[in-house]
Amino acid sequence: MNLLDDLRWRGLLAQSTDEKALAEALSKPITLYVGFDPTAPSLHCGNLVVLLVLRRFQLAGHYPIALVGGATGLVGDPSGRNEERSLNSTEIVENWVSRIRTQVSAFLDFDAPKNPARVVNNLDWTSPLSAIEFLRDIGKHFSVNQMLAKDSVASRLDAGGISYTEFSYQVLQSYDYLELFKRHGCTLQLGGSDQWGNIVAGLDLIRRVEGGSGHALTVPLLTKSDGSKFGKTAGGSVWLDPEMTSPYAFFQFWLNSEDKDVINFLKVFSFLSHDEINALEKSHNENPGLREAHRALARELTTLLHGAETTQRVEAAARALFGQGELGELDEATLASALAELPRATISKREDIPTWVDLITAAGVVDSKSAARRIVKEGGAYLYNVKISGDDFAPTKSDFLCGKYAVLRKGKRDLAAIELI
RNA sequence: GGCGGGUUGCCCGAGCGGCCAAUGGGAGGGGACUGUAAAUCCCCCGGCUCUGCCUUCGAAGGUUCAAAUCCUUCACCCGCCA
Repeated sequence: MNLLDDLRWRGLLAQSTDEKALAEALSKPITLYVGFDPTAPSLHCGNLVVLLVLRRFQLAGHYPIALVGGATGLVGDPSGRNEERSLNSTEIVENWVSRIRTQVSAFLDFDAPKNPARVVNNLDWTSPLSAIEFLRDIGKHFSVNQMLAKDSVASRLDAGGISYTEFSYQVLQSYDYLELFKRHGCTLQLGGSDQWGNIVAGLDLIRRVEGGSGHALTVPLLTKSDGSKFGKTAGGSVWLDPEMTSPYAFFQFWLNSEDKDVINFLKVFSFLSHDEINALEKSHNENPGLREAHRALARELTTLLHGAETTQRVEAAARALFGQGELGELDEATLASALAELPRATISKREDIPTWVDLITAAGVVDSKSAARRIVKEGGAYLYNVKISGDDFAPTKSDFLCGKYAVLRKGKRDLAAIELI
């Protein structure tokens, strides 16, 4: 099965320019790129969809380029937004660029003997450009009529307006594609389906300036079965950065996918074969309670992002914390590694042990003491698996396993570790 | 530049001098039922040293015993006109 057929099977094809021509082009290795704008300190799991498609292309023998938008991130993409972005300072964007560069790199192979990956920053070719050059050499090729017709712009005009800055975004992105076409012979740009307009604008520019041609391919916007936005949890987005979303939380995010979504997610996010996914689908339908598909999904993605060792730790932690096993029976090393993944608070041995409310707040599981008190009042506060009551409840020294660790729980699955030092 | 409309808690959106920490919806949280699902039902949802106190209704001043609500100035957004 060829790459395009595989992508279609996984539901990863939204739009493409002449598909026959693209399939033909893909019979030989080509160079392709995807752009990521630094709009946050980290990519989130939604960005993973297209990033993993880029990886699929590399695995199929093509040359992948990941572009980090040091320039476009300073301007702001109007696509898919109904209001103007607030601009970030250059220092912030620079910092985010370097962090995202590292993240993206983890999914690509730079040492592949035949088709090594590349990471580029569009600031490299955009910043030397003068305003006059920009207007004369690039701007001249754009028709405002066409720019206005772009979905991203038209919808913003309806929704109240768009600044000249964001209006110009498509020109910058087009210029990127042109630049990569010239520098690296890049002939395919991938993106989310909201990027279609920007991508084809780039193709136009390549044709006008170079008389060349390239391809565009977009990936559908991932939706959940209930129509809600993918990738958000109570705590906000699920980030790739382990500082922002712990490996434990990352694993739990996938494990807690809804039944209706899990097979679809396996197709989109995993590199399992069709047979393996079909087998998981069968077992899932026969016994959803076992959640084999969920586990496979969580395991594969956590391994891909954080490595096999971390994944094992995280899984062991989940087993110990949720499972039937008694925490008290674990040896200190196992216990410590299980708890390593949890949000935590440390307290001094010398002082009195604070209340459950204070501890859970200190661990950052709730936003305020009021919220913590509310949890207690509502009966969602636990020490280990025992429900506690009363605002003034505090664990005692004997509640600490190995004289060191205690586990607090908020609701069904929010855990915190308390360490006595 | 002129005239008019707007800026309310995470989001949408009521309130238009006291009964306002502020109606309603969404999101979110806890409980029950389960499989660390979904659906459903009940409850909660600014903060704190919590029978009370403190800080919020774009910002800063002012009027008043009392202001999200009235006045002044400023900032930003939208519309119409130039």
